[in-house]
Formats: sequence, structure tokens, C-alpha cells
Amino acid sequence: MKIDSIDKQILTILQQDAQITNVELSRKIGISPPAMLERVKRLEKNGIIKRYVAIIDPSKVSKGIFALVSVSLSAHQLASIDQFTKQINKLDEVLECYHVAGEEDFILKIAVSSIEEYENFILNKLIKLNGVSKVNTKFVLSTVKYNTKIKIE
Amino acid sequence: MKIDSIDKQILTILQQDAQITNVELSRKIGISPPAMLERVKRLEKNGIIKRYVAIIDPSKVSKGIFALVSVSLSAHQLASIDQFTKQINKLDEVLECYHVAGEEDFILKIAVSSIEEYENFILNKLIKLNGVSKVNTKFVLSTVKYNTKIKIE
DNA sequence: ATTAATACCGAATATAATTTGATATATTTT
DNA sequence: AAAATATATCAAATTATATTCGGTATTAAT
Repeated sequence: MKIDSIDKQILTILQQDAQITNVELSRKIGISPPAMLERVKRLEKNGIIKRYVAIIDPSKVSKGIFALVSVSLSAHQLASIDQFTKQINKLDEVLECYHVAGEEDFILKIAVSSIEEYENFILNKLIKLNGVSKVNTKFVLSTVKYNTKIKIE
Repeated sequence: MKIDSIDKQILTILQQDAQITNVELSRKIGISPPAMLERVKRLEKNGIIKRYVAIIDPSKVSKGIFALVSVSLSAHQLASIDQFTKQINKLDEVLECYHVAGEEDFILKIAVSSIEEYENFILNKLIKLNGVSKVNTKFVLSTVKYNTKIKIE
């Protein structure tokens, strides 16, 4: 699907405020509400817009402790990464997980409510996954920036 | 502000689907639409819900290259971290930035459209920030999990 | 126990989303 | 280049939803 300049404007706005009304959005960009509606639906149907979410303040729901964790898999396990992938996707504490090039294999972002909960996560969940051979934790002191918006250009 | 069991259900649902209508949400949870509306507004006003956003597929808007970058500041610069913080917040390529405990000072998540753009970001933007003394890049091979939802319990 | 505050509901109203049918604008085909 | 097709657009009408309102129940405080 090809994305034109109007689509880009739509995506830029919706990434910052998904609650904007269709009427207001169409007014801002300068096309009619029905035309806008069709464009947004098309962006959704084609998977450009994946979903709409509410962003919660973690500290206000007692999930204020974050950690960035690197994980290495044993060589033979690396052959079947999708098993690891599936397991990671089931763990609620894992917000993000990236397969990376370099020393370690994966970098995970973890959110928990306490150090005890973190310890429990590492000892009873993460290192019990098949093939996990090395784990290294960096605790987050503060979140400097958290942005779900990617620049559209 | 105190959050009860109904609020938790609301937050859990809105974190997955912020487009749900107030009518549908109230039906799911079992209170009337006006009561639901008041609760959601309260969660917004108290900053529990920070904002609503559309999540875009980066690969479909040619921002398919991600990197995780560690940054160390020189000792004297660490004294005024908020300067670094402000600068980081202005850079569109930086989606997330965490101040971490350990070897390095910050971990950044970067999104760009090409390796050339990445090189330009590092050479002309990141290392030109005051006090940046060490930079180390890990390129993301694949995103295993990307979740903005934190478990409410 | 009494008062005050809070949360709730059903009904009415205001606002917005969505559908419709017609028209214009590109795009492709001949 | 002209005709045909597909696509995008609009204004108006309809449908659905958000929001307001007045009153009632429930909870918390005095």
C-alpha cells in the first residue's frame, strides 16, 4: 500500500493522540469526515496502524521498577529461537524483547513492582526457560524518555 | 488516588484497545455508561492514564532499523544529567532512553530508516551532545516482543 | 445517628461516526 | 488521445455514541 502526504499527517497525529475525533482530525488536515474515515480504516486494514492503546503511568499502578536484561542462549538452543520467543511472549513482566547482534542474544525490558518480584522473575521464570545460559541485569534508575511515536517522513 | 478493582479492569482493557466505545466498556464491566465515563475521566485527570496513542508498524513506514545504544557520560557531565535529558528528548530517532545503574550510564532505543541514517545520527547528533564519552551499538535483528501494556494487579 | 461526600442510574440531549448516493479525479486500457 | 475503470471525494441523512442532568443509593465522616 502506498502512503501519501495526507496519510503521513494522519499517522503523525494519531501517534500522539488517538482520541481525536474523526471530525476534528478531518478539520485539521482539510478533508471531509467520510474521506478521513476511509483513509483511517485503510491504514488499519493494511496494518500500518496496528492498534490503539492507553499509556498508563507505571509508577501509579505500582510497577515502578524497570530493568534491562541481556540474555544469552546456549549455541544449540539458538537454532530454535521461536521456542524462546513464544515463551517470552507469555511473560507479563517482559514489556519488550529484542534479538540483537553482538555479545548477547537478547535484550529484554522488564517491569515489576518490587525487587522481590524481580528476583522471583529471574530465578523462577527467566532462567528456567530452555537454553538460557547467561543473564545480566541493569536496573533503570529513571526513564529519561518513553516514546511510542516514530517519525513519519 | 485510590484504584479499585473496577479501575483495574478498565486500565487492563484500555491498554489493549483504546478504541473501545464507552458503551461497550461499561457493558463488559457491568456499570452504566455515565458511571464509566466518570471513572475514565478521573483516571485521566489523575494521570493514571497518560495518553492514548496509535501504534504504527515501523517496517511499513520505512523505520525498520532499530538499535540499542549504550552511552557513557564523562564524570563531570554526570552532575548535570538534565541537560543530556533535554537534548535526548529533542531527538526523534530516540524512542526510549533509560538512565541505568552499572557500567554505562544510559541505554537508548533508536529507530531509523537506513544504516546511513544511523551513522549520521551517531556521528552528527549523539556524540556531539555535551559530555558523551562512550557509545556502543547493538543492532536489533528482530523484535521478539513489543508491548506497551503493564499488568495491573 | 446525622450529615456530607461519592458513586451510581435512567432518561434526555448533544455530538460524532457512519452510510449513502452522487460527483470529481486519477489511472489504466484500448 | 479517448474511453473505461477504479479511486477518492463530498454533502446530506441516518445511526450510534458521548455527555449532561436530576434524582437515588451507598459509603465515609462527624
